[in-house]
Amino acid sequence: MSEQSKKAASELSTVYQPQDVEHKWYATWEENKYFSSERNADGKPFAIVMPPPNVTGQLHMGHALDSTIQDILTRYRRMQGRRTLWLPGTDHAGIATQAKVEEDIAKEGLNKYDLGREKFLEKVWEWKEHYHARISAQQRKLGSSCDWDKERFTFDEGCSQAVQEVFVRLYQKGLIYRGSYIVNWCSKCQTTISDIEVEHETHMGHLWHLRYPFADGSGFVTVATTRPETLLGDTAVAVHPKDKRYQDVIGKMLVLPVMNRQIPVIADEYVDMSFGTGAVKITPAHDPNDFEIGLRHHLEQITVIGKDGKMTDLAGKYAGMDALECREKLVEEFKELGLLVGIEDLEHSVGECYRCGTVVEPLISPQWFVKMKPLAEPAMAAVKTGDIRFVPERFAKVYLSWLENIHDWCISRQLWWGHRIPVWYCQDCGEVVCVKEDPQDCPKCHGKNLVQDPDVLDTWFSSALWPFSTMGWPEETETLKTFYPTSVLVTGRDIIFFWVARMIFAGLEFMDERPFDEVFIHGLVLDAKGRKMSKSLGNGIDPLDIIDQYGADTLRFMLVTGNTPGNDFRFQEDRLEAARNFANKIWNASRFTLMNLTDYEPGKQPLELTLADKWLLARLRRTALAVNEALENYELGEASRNLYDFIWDEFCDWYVELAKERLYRGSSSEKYTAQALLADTLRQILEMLHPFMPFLTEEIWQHLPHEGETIMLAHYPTGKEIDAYTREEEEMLLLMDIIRAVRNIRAEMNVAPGKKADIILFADDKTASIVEANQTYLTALGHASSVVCEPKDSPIPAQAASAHVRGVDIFVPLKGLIDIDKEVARLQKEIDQLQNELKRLEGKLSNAAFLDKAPAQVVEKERAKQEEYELKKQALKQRIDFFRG
RNA sequence: GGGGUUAUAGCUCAGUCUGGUUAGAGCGCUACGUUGACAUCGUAGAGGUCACUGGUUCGAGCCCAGUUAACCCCA
Repeated sequence: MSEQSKKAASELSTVYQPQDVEHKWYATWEENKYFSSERNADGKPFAIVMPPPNVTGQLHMGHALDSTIQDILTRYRRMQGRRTLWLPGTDHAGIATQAKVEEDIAKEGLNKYDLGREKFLEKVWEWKEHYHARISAQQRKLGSSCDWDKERFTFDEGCSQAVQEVFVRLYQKGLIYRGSYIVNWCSKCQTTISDIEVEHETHMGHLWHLRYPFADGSGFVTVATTRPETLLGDTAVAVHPKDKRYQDVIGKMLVLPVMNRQIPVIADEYVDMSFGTGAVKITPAHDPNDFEIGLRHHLEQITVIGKDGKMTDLAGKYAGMDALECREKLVEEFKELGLLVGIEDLEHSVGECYRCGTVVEPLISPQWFVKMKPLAEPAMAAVKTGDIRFVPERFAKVYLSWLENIHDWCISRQLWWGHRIPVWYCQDCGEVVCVKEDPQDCPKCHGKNLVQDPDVLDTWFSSALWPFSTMGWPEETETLKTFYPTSVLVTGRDIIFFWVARMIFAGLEFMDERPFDEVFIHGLVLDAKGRKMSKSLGNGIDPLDIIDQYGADTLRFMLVTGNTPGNDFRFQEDRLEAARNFANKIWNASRFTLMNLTDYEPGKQPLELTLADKWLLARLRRTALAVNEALENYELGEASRNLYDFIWDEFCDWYVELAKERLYRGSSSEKYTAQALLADTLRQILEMLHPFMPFLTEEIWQHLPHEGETIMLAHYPTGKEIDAYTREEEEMLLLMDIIRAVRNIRAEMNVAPGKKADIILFADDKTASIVEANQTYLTALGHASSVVCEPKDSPIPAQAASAHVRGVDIFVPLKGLIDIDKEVARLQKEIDQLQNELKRLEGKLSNAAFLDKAPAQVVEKERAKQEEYELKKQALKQRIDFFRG
C-alpha cells in the first residue's frame, strides 16, 4: 500500500462527505474520455439513446430516475467489456418551449408578433442555450456516463436534415397528406394539437334538453347537449336506425331554432339510444364524432366558433360573442321561446390541452397528416413476433391496443419554434412543391413566386427519428452501422404512445429495422403522498437540491432500491436517509479495512482460509450471481437489495467482526489472510456497486489494491470464479446460530455487556470439532470467557440458561444471575412456538396424499424439520423440568 | 364502456413470473449498549388471518375465477 493511501485512510472523515469527491471524479472521468464509445473497441456493442429531456426547463425527479437507470445499465455493460454508447441529447419541445418564451417576453409587455418570427426565434435559441447548459450540468452531477462527444439536439443541423428527408419520402409515398379535417385547437397555445395531446378530464357540467320543431308543425324532437352554443352550427339531428321512438320521423325536416335553418333527421348507428333522449344534434364542424357522421351523410360543415374562441360571422346575431357567453344567452333565448325542456347535472369528460390545460375546441382546418394504418401494421408485428420486447411485458398490451385503434396523426403546428414544413405553394399555378432543399422556382410553371407553408412540425415527428437521426442518418455512418439497432430504450410509461410507438414505426420504415431490441418501461416518481409531481401542485423536488444535501450516489441508490420494474414509486425522505446511511456504512467499513491494510501487499504470501473466510467467499459468490442475474433481467431493485444485504449484514456485521481477532491478535499468516479477504472482497463489492453508486465506489477503490486506472473500466465480478464452499457455508451458519442464541440468552437475562460468561455446548463429535477449531469466533462475538464442548449425555450444568440450536444444546452458566421464573417463561414461549410448527408438520406428514404426491425431497425436508423441532422441544422441556424439579 | 395497476407489519415497500423456509427490509416502536470502522452505529426483541369469496393442487401470499376498494390509461 502506498504512503499516500496510508495517509488517506487515517485522514478519512468518519462521516462520508460526497461533495468532496463527486465533482473531482466526474471531471477525471470526462477528461480521460472513459465515457467514450471508442472504449472497448473490440467489445460487442451496447447502445442506449437517451430520451432527450425538453429544453423547456431543468431536469426533474423523473429525469433523475430515467438517467440513473440508463447509467446503471451502461456502466454495467461497459464493465462487462462491451463497447458502450449512451447517446445524450435534448429536445427542442416546440409547443412547450415556445410557450415558455412567450411567457418570458410577456413580462416585458411583449408578444411574439411584436418581435416578429426571426427575432422571436433568436429569443428561443437563447432560452435553449441557457437550459441546455443547465441540463447537461445536471446530468454530470448525477454521474451520467454518456458519450458527450456524440450529444445531439432534435433541432440541430443533422436531425433537421433527417426530418426533411423523412417528410419528403413519406410525402412521395403518399403517407403524408394535407386536408381539411377536424382537429384539436388550443386557443391559448394558438395551435392544433394531436389526439394524444388532448387529456380528458371529468368535469361537472349540465345537459340541456332542447326542442327542435318539425318544419311541418307536427311537434318537436327533443335533443340533449352539453354544449348548446354549437347548435348554431347544427346541420342535422341523428337517431339510431333501430330506435322505435323515432322510426316515423327519420327523413323529416326540422327547423333549427334561432337560425331558422331547415335540417334533416337522419339515422346513424353511432347514436347511443340510452343516452339523453336518444336524439342527438349534429354539428360536423365542432365535434369529431359529428364530423364523421357529417361525412357519411354529406352534411354541411358550418364553423360557428373561431380560433379565437369567439362566435364567427356564421353564428348570426351571436357573432363576435365569447363562446361561453353565447351559451348562456342562447339558453336564455330557448327558454323564452319555450323550447328549453330542462337542465340536468351531468358528469362528463372534457378535452384539455396537455400543455396548458385550456379546453380544446374541435375545429375544421387544413392540416398535414401522417397516414397511420400502413405504418402501424409492421410496428404491431414487430412487438407481436417478439422482435421488440417490452419489459415488463404488460406494456406491450398498452402499445398494441393503441396502435390497433390508431387515427391519422396531425403533424402540423401553428408555431414558430420547430422544423418548418418543407412544402412550398406556387402562387402562380397553385402547385404544391415538397422538396428537401429550398426550391428556386416552381417545377411546373417555373414561376418564382413560391411561398413556404408557415407551419412547423409536431415535436414528436423529430423525436420519432431519434434513434437514427442522432447517428447521422441518412448518411450510412460508422456509428449507425455499429450501434443501430440500439440495445434498449429506457423511458417512462407515460410516453409509450407519444414516443415509443412512433420510434418503432419510423425505425421500421426508414432503417428497415427495429430501433431497439428491448423497451424498459419504468414508472413515475410520485411525492410522499402518492401524487404525481407537478408544477401546479408545487410538490416537485429538484434533484440538484437532493444531490447537494445527500450526494448523487445516495439519490441514485434510493431511486432504484425497493422499486419494482414498471411501478410508480413514492419519493420519501426516510428512504433517502436509509440510502445515505448505507453509503456511510460502506465508507466506514472501508475506513476500517484501509486502516488495517497499512502493512498489506497483495500476493506476498499464500492464504490460509478459515471457515469464516470460506463462508464469506460463498456468500460473495451467491451475491454476485444474484446481482448479475437481476441486472440481466432489468431487476435493478433486486440487484441493489442483494448488494445492500450482503454488504451490511454479512460483510460489515459479521465478517468485519470475525476478522478483528486475527487482525489484532493473529499470527502473521492469519492476519495476512484476513487482510487479503477484506481487501479483495471490499474491492469486488465496490465493483459490483459501482453502476449504482459510481462516485463513492471510485473514491474507495482508488485507495485499495487494484489493477487499472478506474473502477469504471474494471471487470464486473460474476461470482463464477469463486468456489462454492457449500459445506463451509453451512458450518458457519451453525456457528452463527449458536452465537445468536448466546446473545439472546445474555440479553434476556440482562447480563451486562462487559461481563463475560462461559459457554457450554453438548454436541456430537463433528460439531464439536467445528466449534473447537473456531472457538475464537464464539468467545469474541458471544462475549465468552471460555467455550467447552461436552458429549450429548453429560450432566446438565446447574444455574445455567439454555437454548437449543440444530441439535446442539447451549448452556450459559449464570451463577446467581438466573431468574428462574423468567428463564422458565422464556423457554415456555419458545416451546409454544415450536408446538404450533410441529402441529402443522404432523398434519402434513400424516397426510397420505402429501407423502404420495409431493417430491421426495420436499417430504424429506419436512421430516428433518419435524425431527429437529421435536429434539429441540424435548431439550427445552427437560430444562423446565430441571428448574421445577 | 374497455384495459391496466395496486391491496403483505403502525408507515413505505420487496417477495408472486418459476406454488413447498417458522413470510422479509427500511423507517417507527421496546430494552440494553459508546466492546480499538461507523450513534448516519451495534445487540436483542415486539409487531402480519398476506383485502374478501370460491376454485385448482398433496400443498396457495404466489396459479385461476369472482367481489370490494384506490389509482392510472384509453374511449
